[in-house]
Amino acid sequence: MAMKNTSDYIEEHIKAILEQVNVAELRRSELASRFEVVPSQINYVIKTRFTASRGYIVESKRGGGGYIRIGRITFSDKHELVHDLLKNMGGHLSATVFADILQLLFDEKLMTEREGNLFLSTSTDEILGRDADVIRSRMMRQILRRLDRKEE
Amino acid sequence: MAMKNTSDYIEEHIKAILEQVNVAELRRSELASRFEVVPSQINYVIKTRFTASRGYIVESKRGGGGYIRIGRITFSDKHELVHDLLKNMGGHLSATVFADILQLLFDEKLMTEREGNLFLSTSTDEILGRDADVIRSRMMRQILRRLDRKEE
DNA sequence: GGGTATAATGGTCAAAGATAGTCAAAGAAA
DNA sequence: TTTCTTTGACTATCTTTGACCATTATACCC
Repeated sequence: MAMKNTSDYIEEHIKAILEQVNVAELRRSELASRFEVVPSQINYVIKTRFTASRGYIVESKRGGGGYIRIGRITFSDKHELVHDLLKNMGGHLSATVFADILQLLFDEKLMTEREGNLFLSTSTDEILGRDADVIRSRMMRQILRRLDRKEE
Repeated sequence: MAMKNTSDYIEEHIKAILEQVNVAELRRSELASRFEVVPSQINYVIKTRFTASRGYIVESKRGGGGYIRIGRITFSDKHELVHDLLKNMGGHLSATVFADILQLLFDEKLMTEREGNLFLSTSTDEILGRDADVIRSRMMRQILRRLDRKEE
């Protein structure tokens, strides 16, 4: 029988909540005191176990009435393709390759023509400036992650 | 459900009024005592949630019979909205104002929610880097030009 | 009627309070 | 040793509060 550490129990707890509701809304300090750990351990659990690549979305707010929300996403039918594109993309993307990927996304019906054109026209060297290639790569990664979510 | 702080409730209250009437006329002290907060919190709510970039106009008067009026900016048509946004946009756009404009475009049905979210997630400081404000401004100009063209 | 004090509003700003995030060091497990 | 977990000091962000300021209407005096 595998020995579980506290982080594992916290993970389990959050997952149990997520079986009841679509989005778990947590108070970091409350969770921390329930498990008798320091608050930052909650961040550790989230960072190591509720990552985007495992299909979770996390958002939070500080200050009075602050919270941490964790939601689950399901991947699109084209997950393989998207995953592949992500895997093979380097840290730089020329305008041409960027455009090619947009076209591919359109062909695969992951994106509308209008969406593709909007991104095409906002990702020129003119607009993005001197680090355009790097920015395009980061943008495309984000686009892909986003398109990979299944709509509900 | 959503854990809300007092400012959120005050915001909701004002928005509820704005669904009934075009211009909400408030008494700061009355609102404050209704929500049991100090009067200046009303200013805080207005300053953080009823900004011009979110499409609100606020005017007030001090002294006896003083008031705070909050109304929505209205445009005669989409073209005017776009034109107005273009006219008033400077060379820099914070992530916050950029997001506000996207929301406005969605509210005015010039953009789908999906399009808005795609741009939202690809326009962070993280992704755009050190000249993010400038790039966002150029991106938004391009978006607006494009949306304007496609209007029928 | 014209000043002037007073009361009734709203505005500003900075401090205090309430959350959450980061990072690196220490400790534990593999 | 290497990797994973736990802790805590420090930071960042958002909200709430209060002291002090500004403006306007009205009452009061001459």
